[in-house]
Amino acid sequence: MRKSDRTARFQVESYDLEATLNSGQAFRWEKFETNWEGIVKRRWVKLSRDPGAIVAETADSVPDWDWLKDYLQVELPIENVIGSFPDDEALRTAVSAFPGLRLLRQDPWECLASFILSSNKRIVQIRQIIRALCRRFGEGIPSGAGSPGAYTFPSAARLAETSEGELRECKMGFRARYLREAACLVATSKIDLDSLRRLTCEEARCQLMTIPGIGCKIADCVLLFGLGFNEAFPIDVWIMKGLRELYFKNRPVPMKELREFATGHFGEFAGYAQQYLFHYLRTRTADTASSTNSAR
DNA sequence: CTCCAGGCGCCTT
DNA sequence: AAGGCGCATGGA
Repeated sequence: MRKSDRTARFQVESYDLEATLNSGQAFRWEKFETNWEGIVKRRWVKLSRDPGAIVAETADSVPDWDWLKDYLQVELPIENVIGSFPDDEALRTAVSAFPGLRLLRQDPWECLASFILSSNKRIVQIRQIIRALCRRFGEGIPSGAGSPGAYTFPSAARLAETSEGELRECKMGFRARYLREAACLVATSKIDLDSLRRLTCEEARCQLMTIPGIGCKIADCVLLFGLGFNEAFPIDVWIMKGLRELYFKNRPVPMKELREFATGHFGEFAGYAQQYLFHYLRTRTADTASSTNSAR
């Protein structure tokens, strides 16, 4: 097998691979030295940066790289996105913290299942649960030399035939029932995730929220990260506190009002704005937080 | 030990 | 309609 069939270069400007793969939108990427290893569409992938390009390497030969270009959104003109943002102090700060942060276009089912598992969990633990889930119920696939075994994300059909008890062995606790029920709905096509793309964002959100364990926030994550609705604006605890602080002088603004503000303020790429704010909020106090904790 | 985590569902007012 | 509480599990 020729190496050229297993590697590709994507020309990109302003693409922060680290921030993009490690900003809580996807949970399976792991860093080894300067490389990032993950699984996209049943393929193990190793990514690294060259000046002006992203370098990709797979375990098997690849005739066509569109699947990865789509996942990474390398052809999206990010300057149009940032240019569409309202000109306010908070967003300027957040964007300048990670100007190369991008949104990935993930598989809708993996995204849906992952964010069901995210509820009331820290990102580190979400990653652990998903790792255990894939190892146990995913399919083994070839990985690069020196890498630990790679597994696909288990299909809805596969998880639909597992018991709640088996899922709980992956330490997901009460989320097991939600995950199994969601898997059954998707596996039986009672929910057709791909067809949701053809609906309006609002219609698709309503469909998603009929799934047990999926409320407004998780639905918005699926809309944004999995289905390509760039206007979806997930409001988690970080964004909730951040919006109150940055836009409302820490007034205890009710959730409903925050949602209306976000919808009106951030524009057609509100979801990108959300990701810049989220990553900025989560990383800005990391230094002071750890130093104050360690000073205990 | 207690507290809390990329929330949600359900039960009170 | 809005607010409060329990939920599994593990790390700080």
